[in-house]
Amino acid sequence: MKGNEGPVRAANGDCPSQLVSDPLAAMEALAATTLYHRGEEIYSPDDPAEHWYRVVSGMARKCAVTADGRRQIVDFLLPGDLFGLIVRHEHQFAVEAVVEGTAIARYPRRRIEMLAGSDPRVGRRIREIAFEAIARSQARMVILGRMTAQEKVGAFLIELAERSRERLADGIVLAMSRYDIADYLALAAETVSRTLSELGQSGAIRLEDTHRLRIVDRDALEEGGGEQGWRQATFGRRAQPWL
Amino acid sequence: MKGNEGPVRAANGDCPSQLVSDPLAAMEALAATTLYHRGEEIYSPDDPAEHWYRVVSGMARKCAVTADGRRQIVDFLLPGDLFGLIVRHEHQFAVEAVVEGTAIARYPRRRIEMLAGSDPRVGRRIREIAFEAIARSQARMVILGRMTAQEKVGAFLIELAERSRERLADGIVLAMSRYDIADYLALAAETVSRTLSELGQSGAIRLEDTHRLRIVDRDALEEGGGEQGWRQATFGRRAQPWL
DNA sequence: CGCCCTTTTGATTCCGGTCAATTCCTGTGG
DNA sequence: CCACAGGAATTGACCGGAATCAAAAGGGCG
Repeated sequence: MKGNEGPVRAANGDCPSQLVSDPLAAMEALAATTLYHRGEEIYSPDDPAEHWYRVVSGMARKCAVTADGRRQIVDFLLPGDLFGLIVRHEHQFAVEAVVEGTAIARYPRRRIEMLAGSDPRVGRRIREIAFEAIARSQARMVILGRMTAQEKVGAFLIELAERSRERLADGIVLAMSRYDIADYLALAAETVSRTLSELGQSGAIRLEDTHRLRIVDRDALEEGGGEQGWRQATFGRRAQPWL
Repeated sequence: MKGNEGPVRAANGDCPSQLVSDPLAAMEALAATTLYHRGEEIYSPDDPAEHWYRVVSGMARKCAVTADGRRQIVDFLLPGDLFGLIVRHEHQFAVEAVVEGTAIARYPRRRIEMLAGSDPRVGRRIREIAFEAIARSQARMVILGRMTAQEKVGAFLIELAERSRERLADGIVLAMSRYDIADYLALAAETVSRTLSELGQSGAIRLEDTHRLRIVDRDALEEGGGEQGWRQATFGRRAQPWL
């Protein structure tokens, strides 16, 4: 398992403009890949944080949980995504495999940092990846803070469609549970279920089965089934309108 | 105005462990500083994005606005914070001065990137800053997604106290309006006002005047006036418990 | 001094959460 | 291959926290 189905991507960022000769290829020599079971923890907040990670295949979730059980999924990690990029000694979140057999490559942080120090292209690429991750998470703040349930689910489906490699036409695979989607969007699982039903009813999407659907009317999704769109934070018909 | 009241910090990150001889000092030679009026735009999403920026003094807000008037402030930018770090050609957000006379240093992106390419320490420092920004915005997702109004306001006050340079004891200056706070926390301005009153009533804070307050019971703030605390995403009594 | 914007406080509404009850998968073992 | 068990998903009824609507009080700047 080499896991080079394309260049390394930002944690949930889309691909950079230049795809040729990824400078991070040199990182692969330092990688160790491990398989995880569904629900298995890849790292926890109190781990020493001596590695960076990359999803090779499958899917993972990065999340925080409160003592009273509230959970927030900060990110879904898809194949190609780098994660665990920190300078501190402790992670802030836990990362767990979402699907059975998720493959994760692990890179020793020190070695990568040395590599970045000696090869400016590696350093630059990592910076780009980090900048894209910042862009992505700030865009998610807008979704979490100011969107209705319908808009949240719509944005989620569009995001997933954009990011998924294994998408045929507009077919989307929802590998995660309704609970995961709920905690990603800061909703209740019941609300996610209801909203998906409503979007199906209104014809914005077609629900093939519980974990497969197809986007029929992308514009309706972006507008939350309702009206308006974004002025300042929006970019015409760009790939990821909230980015 | 040289603006070196300490090392450059991540956009809203706290200070790094090593404070001596900041590698970014070399950046200052390339800086141009401008003063902005209260409410004045520093950049807008459709600007060409050929610069990086740093707050020298005052305060700025990074925000998105919908066509129907909903606004989300993604970040308050304080003295020392770097912002506008992107690789794309367009910003995602608008940045505006919050206080009259806010001073912003502007660095040509190309030149800084060249500098980072030639001096690994600069590249590394920028990476650290970016990683801290990621940590900060992901921590904010938890606040936006899963906290009550009281918890949000409490977390905001603690964050501001931590980040503010000009804090005397536990005195905090709220330079921004209730509307700004509301849009930062994804609440209504009325809710912010109400919650501050309640926190004053309950003795968690003391309201000196409209834009000055003092934290009396920090623990009460962290717990939203109620009970529980965080398990996984929390770090004992660390400086910024949501980081 | 006075206008206007900001803030506070109160009354009411509503979206999404919570509680509850089926139904539907999926995987397991006979 | 089919029956069964247990979690996942859906759907409905009701509730509650924060938004919205409204109005009064406060404060800053001309």
